[in-house]
Parts: sequence; C-alpha cells; structure tokens
Amino acid sequence: MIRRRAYVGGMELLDDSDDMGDVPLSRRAMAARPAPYLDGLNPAQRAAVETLDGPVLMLAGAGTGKTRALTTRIAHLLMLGQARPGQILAVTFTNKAAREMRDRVARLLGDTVEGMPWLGTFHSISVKILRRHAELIGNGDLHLKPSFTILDTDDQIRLMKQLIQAENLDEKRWPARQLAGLIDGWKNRCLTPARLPKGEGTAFDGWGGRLYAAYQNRLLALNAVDFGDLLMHCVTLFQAHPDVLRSWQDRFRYILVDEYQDTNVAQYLWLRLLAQSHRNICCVGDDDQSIYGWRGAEVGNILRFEHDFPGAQVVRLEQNYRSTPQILATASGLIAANQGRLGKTLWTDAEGGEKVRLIGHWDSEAEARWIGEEIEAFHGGHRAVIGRTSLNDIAILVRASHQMRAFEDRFMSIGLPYRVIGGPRFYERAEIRDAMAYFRLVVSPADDLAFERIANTPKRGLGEKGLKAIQAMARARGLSLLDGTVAALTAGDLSGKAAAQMRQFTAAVGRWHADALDDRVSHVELAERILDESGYTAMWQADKTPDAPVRLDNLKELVKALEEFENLQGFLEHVALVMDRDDGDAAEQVSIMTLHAAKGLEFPVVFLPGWEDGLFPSQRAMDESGTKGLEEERRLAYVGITRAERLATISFAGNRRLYGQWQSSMPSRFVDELPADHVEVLTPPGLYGGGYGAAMAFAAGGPVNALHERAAKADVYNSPGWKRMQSRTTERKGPVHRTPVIIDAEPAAKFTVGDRVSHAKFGQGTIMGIAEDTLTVRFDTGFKTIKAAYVQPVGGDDVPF
DNA sequence: CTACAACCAGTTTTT
DNA sequence: CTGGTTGTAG
Repeated sequence: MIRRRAYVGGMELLDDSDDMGDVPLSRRAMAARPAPYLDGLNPAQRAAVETLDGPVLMLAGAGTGKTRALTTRIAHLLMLGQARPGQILAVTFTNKAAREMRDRVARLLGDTVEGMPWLGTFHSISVKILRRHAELIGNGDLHLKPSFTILDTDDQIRLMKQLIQAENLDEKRWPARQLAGLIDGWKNRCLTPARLPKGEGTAFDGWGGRLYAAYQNRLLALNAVDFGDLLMHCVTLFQAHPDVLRSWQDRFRYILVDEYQDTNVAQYLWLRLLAQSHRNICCVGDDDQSIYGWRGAEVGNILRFEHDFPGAQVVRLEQNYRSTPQILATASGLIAANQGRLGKTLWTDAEGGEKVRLIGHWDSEAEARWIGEEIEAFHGGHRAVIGRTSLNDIAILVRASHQMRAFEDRFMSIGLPYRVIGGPRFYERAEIRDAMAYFRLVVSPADDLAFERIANTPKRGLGEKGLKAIQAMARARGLSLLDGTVAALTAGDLSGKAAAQMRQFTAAVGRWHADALDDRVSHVELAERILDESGYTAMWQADKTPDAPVRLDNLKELVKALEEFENLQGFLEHVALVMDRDDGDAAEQVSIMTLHAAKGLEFPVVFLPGWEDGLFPSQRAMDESGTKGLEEERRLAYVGITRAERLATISFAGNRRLYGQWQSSMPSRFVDELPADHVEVLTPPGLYGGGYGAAMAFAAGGPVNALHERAAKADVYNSPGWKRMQSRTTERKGPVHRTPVIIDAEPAAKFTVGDRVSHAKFGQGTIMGIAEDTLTVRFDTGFKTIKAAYVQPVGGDDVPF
C-alpha cells in the first residue's frame, strides 16, 4: 500500500504535459488487493464511484455524501490507472468547491494533488483553454491575444455606459445595468450577436443587438473578455475549429461535473462538446436544489440528462447522513409539491430527533427578538429540546438580505456575536478595486478602464472636461489614455492645475512600469510605493469618515496577499478569477446568511425566519416566472430545511417593515405544505392576532393552502378587520408587547462613567463622559456623542456573552 | 471641482 | 427607510 501511494505521488508530478508516461497500476493488481478508500462507502456511493466508463448521472440528495463519492471517484480513476491526473477534467462552479475537492482528493491519496491541473471552475478552466487559442477568437480584423484581460462586472457596466452615451441614448431609459443583464443572459445561452434570434435583438427598444455587437467589438479592441465570454468563446472556438475540439476531447478522458443542476446553456454546450467523443462524463447534482434559474441555470439540463446521453447510468444517493428523520420528512413533504422531479426519497439510519418547530409572530421585530432569546437559551444550555450549543453551530437563513437587518440590530443591542456571510466581498470594496486599478495600469499601461478609474483618485484636478480632452486626443492618435494624456499635455489641452498633477502622474506610472519589469525590484515593495507615491494611502489617511481606518487595513491586507505571488501579473490574474477571501474569525458567532449562500453548508441548529407570502415565496419570482418561479422558491425552502442537522425552526411575522413602511402579510403557502405530523407549533410569549392566529390555523390541521383560499375568498386584505390591524400596527410603529430595546427618555443619571452600553448601530461601548442627557461613548469604531435615550445599559449578568 | 440636495429604486450571486 | 446616483449651485 505504501508503494502504491508513493507511485501516485510521483505520478502527480507529471502535470498535463503531452508526455503520456506509462500507465501505472494494472487493473488486475487492483482487483487482487481491494482499495481501502472504497471501504465505508454505501452501495449507492460505491456504484457511483465504480461505474467509470460511459455517462453517469449521480443524483445526490442533500447530505448524502456527494463530495465524498465524487472525490473517491477521482481517486479511483487515478489508482486504477484509467487516467493520469492531467486527463481528468473536474468542473465546479465556485473556487471554494474546487478547493475542497482538491483537498479531499489529496487526503484520499495521501499527498497533494498538484498534478490535477484541470480541476477548477468552469471559468478558470475556460481561461486556460482560451489563452492557448486566443488568436482564433475574433472577427475579421480583430482578434484576442493570449494576454487578454478579464473584466469584472464593474468594468463591464462602465464600458456599456460609454457605449450608451456614444449612441446618444437616454441613460435613464436604458440603464447600463439592464443592458449588462440582457447581454449576460445572451451569453449564458451562448448567443453571440450574430446568433441572436430575430425577436431577441429588438430588446432594449431595438438597440439591444446593436449595442451588444458594439460591446463585443469594444472588448476585442481592448483585448479583454468578460465572464460570460469565457464560456461562450470556448464554445464558439470548439464549434468553429474541430481540430482544436478534438485535441481537448483527447486530452480529457474523464469528465466530472459538480452541481450539474446549476449549469446554464453555455456550460451545457461546453460540456457536451468535450464529452461527445468518449462520453465518459459523470454529472453530479440534485434537481431539488436548483436555485439559480434567475441567473441562467437550466434545471432542464439535469432533467434531460438521460435523453442527452442515451444509455446513461443513473445512480441515486438517498441515504442522508446529516439530518434527523423529522427534518428529512418535513423537507420531503414540502418538495413533494413540485412537479417534474426526477424523484428521490431521502432516508436515514438515525432515529428520533425534534420535530421541526413553527412559530408565528406579531411582527419582524418580535421575530428577531424571539430568535435572539432562543439562541441565548441554547447557548446557555437552558433548553430541554437541545443541549448546550455553540454559537458557531447556529445559523439564521433568510430569503432576502434586507431581513438581516432586524437580526443585526437586535443582536447588536443584546451583545450577541454574529457574522454575516456573503456580504460585500473583499475584492469588491472600492479601495481594493482602486488599488487593483493602479496595479493594472502599471502592469499594462494601455488598460484604459483602469486609467479612468484612478486618473483622478486621489483628486488631481482632472474633471470631466480634462478627461474628455484626453479621450479625444487618444482617439485621434490611436493611443491609450495614458499616452493620450502625455500627448494632451504636450498640446497644452489640460488646464494649469490638472496639467501639473497629471504630468507627475504619467511620469510616476512610467517609473512604476519600468520597476515592474525589473526583476530586482520586489513587487511587494513596488505595490507599497505605488500606493504611497500616488497619494492614494494619504487620501484615506486624511479621510475622516469612520470606515477610513478599515479601508487602510484592507489595503495593508491586499499588499500582504501579494507576497504569495511571483509578481504583480500573477496576482492580477489570480484575483480576476478568485474573488474571495477567508476572514478567519475564530470567535464563536451566530451565522446570518441568505438561503442561497447556505447551499452546501450545514448547521446543527437552523432558524428560517420570514416565511410569508410575497417574501418567501418572493412575489417577484412568482410574477416573473409563474409556476416555475414558485417551484424554485420551494426548492429554496427545501435547501433551507435540509441545512439543519438537529433542529429547524420556521417562523413568520404578521407585520414587517419594508422600505420604511409597515406591511402586513399572510404566512407563506409553504407553511401549509409542511407535513403536520413532523411539525410542532410553538406559542409565542403573549397572545395576539395576526401571524399567531395563522400558526394556530396550521396547528388545527387545515388542508393545504386552506389559509390562502380562505384569505382570497374572504378578500382578507380589504376586510375591515385587516385594515384595522394594519392601522394599529402603523400607529404603534411596532409590536404590542416589547422588551424595551430603546429606552424612551432615559435619564442620564442612570449611567455613570465607565458603564458598558450598547447602541443599535455602533454596538457596545464604554461611557467616557456624561453631560446632561448626552453621553460620550467609546465604541470599537471610535468615540461618539450620543443622546442617552439611544443607548441601553449592558448588564453583566443578563448577557452571557 | 466639490458639496449638497433631490430623486429613485429596492430578491437571490458566482465568475 | 436606505443607499446610490444624478443634477445643480457655489
């Protein structure tokens, strides 16, 4: 066994070079000695691992050991010598998933899998392919160069804005964002401007197709591609050049695809082309977890698999290792309402467990308050239903991000540590994008988008007029904007103030560029110098807004991240595709995230708030996509419930503040679809009408959708009773009973210097000074002067955190 | 060019 | 209610 491991380790060094090497282990040798990594797989998993040749569809329900089967399959292919690492194409959607797969294959084989060069996201693999054939992408006169840059969404939109302006269109009526969405949709479906069906190009009032073509030409001129292009260009490349396609088909002897239910048309075509010849393709997915239809995913791809690949083996992974039978039964009962499923029944060996809990609240604040109290109780171990629980084991999964706010406010004020997962990403922050633009410009002085972003950041006196002059000059002489600036300076096109500073700026970029090409200059030091000499760091140091220090920290972190790369180019390439960052927070925290962000994760205790019609299922999904939309929402509910290992709690509120207005709503129709046998209805503290009554209706065992039928029949929303309740809520601007969060007109005398207090926005802090009803408080983010009425004392005993 | 007022839109998100 | 963007005045 040791020898075998050593052999695989050596094999990994082979990379994907065209040297095929000799085939390592014979199959007979393997048969003689069964592979230990297969031990412990259940029969279905084992079938999924051992059915190596031909098309395989692995239908893997939530928590059924999908990743294990997938990674073991890769290990098996390698161990049997069916393929060398460079001959396996393994595709995921996210970098995170790719990383996990890589790690787990490495663990199975007892070594790093550096030799799996084609394990990655659709996008990263497409980049590698495109770089080798860039010249083949383009129209008659323009084509890509292998050094093409990858634009992010921000760049895309700015480019489109320019095009819309160039056509003298009203930006109000045709926002660049919308055009970007339109074009993105086309690219998802692999529709090049030339292939747009007649009806489609007329979108955007007839301008759609034209702007799309203009945009694509502009990208070519910039030697750039956007994310959608990565896939689309690959597909058109394969279609137009059979020899190229052939070479990639020959290289990838085995193809594995994760989350197949989320593939869009372009990805589907990409896969089908590559798999066409040998058909050794194994797609893993769960039709019940397809939740990205709104961004182009086609559930149809997975539903159609057997038709697309005749003779396909379908393996169902149905044994669940994550959740209690109660949780599984609830989830299964709910998803059963969907039509057109491939059909799976999750089961588990485990026994017992708590029923899924359901509770209705008066309003969203009461909901947040109650969940906060529950979490404190679980964490303190004061609840019989479940033992003492780490905050890390608790998650709140919401449908829409605006729901998070109620929880953040509440948790801040009671001092409950939480983390929001999936917020604005590190590389999307303005300061990071600015810094990156500097680096981009230094590496490629012709990067006009980067130039535009930072030419006047920090302020260099370059306004709209100055920029126009530069653009005119650049266009007239066929120069980049940077060179155009130099020319404009020579011609005296810039005003005195701007001229002096821009002269300095262009000279500095020239110096940095030279240094970037100089091996003797450390790229980390160069990066620091760029930020200092450009005045960018100073700009934030001079900024007095409270988040300026955070931004400076982020910049430091960015420079630190550079250390892991050989040079600036390498770093930029990496960041263009891998836009995430782990913020390793060790402290115990409750996780708050959207249901979408929760896919693939699991938590012992899960709260699912906001189950109200209109919010969840979302009105927009139903309006725009009808039954399809509703079914996707239901799958989202399914994903939510199946995240829970031991306890799931669903809740809804009768009233919710939305855009500053109080709105009343009915409980979600999904509530009525929950199987009553596996659900326990809780009674909230204090009895009111509204949401609470609905929970009671459920408890009474009303038939599916009874509530809604009743509501519709009785025209509830127009009934006097409903109106009365609404107006009551509006007047009160809050719940009937509430634990005082903000103490009205609290006399300052109640506080003394040194007391710990909490504020809804700023979190906890210490009182440093008192003047009548005004306190000076030191928060983590700095000193604030605040009216005493807006803070609440933090009791040492009451709050166990 | 900056500062402030007015206006408007407002799910879900990865690459 | 918010935050982001646009338009206008200084």
